[in-house]
Amino acid sequence: MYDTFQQYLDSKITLTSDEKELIRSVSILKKLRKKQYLLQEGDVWKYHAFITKGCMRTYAVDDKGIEHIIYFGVENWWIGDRESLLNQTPSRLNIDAIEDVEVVLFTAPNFDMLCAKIPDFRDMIQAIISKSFNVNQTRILASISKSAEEKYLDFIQKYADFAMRIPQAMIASYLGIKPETLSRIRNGIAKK
Amino acid sequence: MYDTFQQYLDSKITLTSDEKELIRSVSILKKLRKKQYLLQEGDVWKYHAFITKGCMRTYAVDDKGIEHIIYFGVENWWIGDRESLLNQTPSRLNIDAIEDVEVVLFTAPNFDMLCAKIPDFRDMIQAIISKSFNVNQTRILASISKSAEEKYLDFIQKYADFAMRIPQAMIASYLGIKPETLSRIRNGIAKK
DNA sequence: TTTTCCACTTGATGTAGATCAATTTATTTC
DNA sequence: GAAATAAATTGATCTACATCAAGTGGAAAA
Repeated sequence: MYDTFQQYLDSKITLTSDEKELIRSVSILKKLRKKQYLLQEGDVWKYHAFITKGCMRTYAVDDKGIEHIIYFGVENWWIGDRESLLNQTPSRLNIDAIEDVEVVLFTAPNFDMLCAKIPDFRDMIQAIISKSFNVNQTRILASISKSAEEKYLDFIQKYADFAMRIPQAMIASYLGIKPETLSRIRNGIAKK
Repeated sequence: MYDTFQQYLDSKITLTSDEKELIRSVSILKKLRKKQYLLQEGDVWKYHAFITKGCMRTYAVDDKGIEHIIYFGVENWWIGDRESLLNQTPSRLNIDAIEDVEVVLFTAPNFDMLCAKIPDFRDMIQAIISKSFNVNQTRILASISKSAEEKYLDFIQKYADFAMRIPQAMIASYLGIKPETLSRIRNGIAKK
């Protein structure tokens, strides 16, 4: 189960066996059943988390009780709430498992230690954050400039590898539309 | 004109006079008239930029020729295109001056040198990036969960210090709505 | 001053997507 | 494998926002 993470590391950076062992020694393995929470609103998030198996979602619940999905995450993705972690404030987000899930966790102090001791590790993380920043920016642009259908087509193209694993109601939530609307959009696309 | 940037630095971190001098020595001052570009689509962005005076916008132009404003920036804000800078690829964005503007520029190599030599400087930049990441995330959530009126009210509250300096048509673009709609929203709010 | 030009408003109408309600189709669960 | 539960579709109607078109007011230009 740690193996998936090790393979991920090997694909990104070259590490000595001491470094590998150091990383492994501070990792925490965790399994979650479908629908279980990794983070609940109000709790303070303490980790950096990497998904080795399964599919998760990060979402906020509004004052009407409606869930709004901000991110999905699958194998080889990092997830968490950077804001809560950084400021050590109660999170406004929930993270739970859409499928049975396995994750590798690192506490913030251990993670920072790894970044300090292994420059390549830090650079890898920096690169991921930068990329993630750009993805968010692109999504903001899409949100102010594209129709629901365009956003859906972008989504299934960009996330073709896991889009079919996600219930449509959740994709609709992520896109900011209603499940009925997504159903009609799909119907429209199919007829073309 | 550099003074505003120096005051900003002093408010954030403590530097030796050598460090201050080092930073100053690699800074580039630039003035722009209203409507002039700092970055044009297709060009590769080479700098880190800090606004010391005036107001700017970052926007993309879609295939119908419509401008979509992604960010505004005023005094004491950093601006640029991290994606283009990081990958050294042609930018998909434009940055221009909404008012006459003064900026402080740092080339990427010089900026990285400053980050390497002055850890506090690097930490300051990291903190800004983290904060900016969180702001983007909050904006994504708003885009999928809030009405146009709510987004407008959020905007004028969050950016109360400069919102009135920005033409309404540009605020509308930033919010992803039409100027006519924003006008009606404002009218509705005023009548309450 | 008068002309020109934007920024903004207002009205009439159109449309994408929401809402509500009823089925149908898949998945779980026992 | 039937019953129960959840996910997705479909139809009718409603609403927020867009579009198109005129008109107003205020600042810059001449």
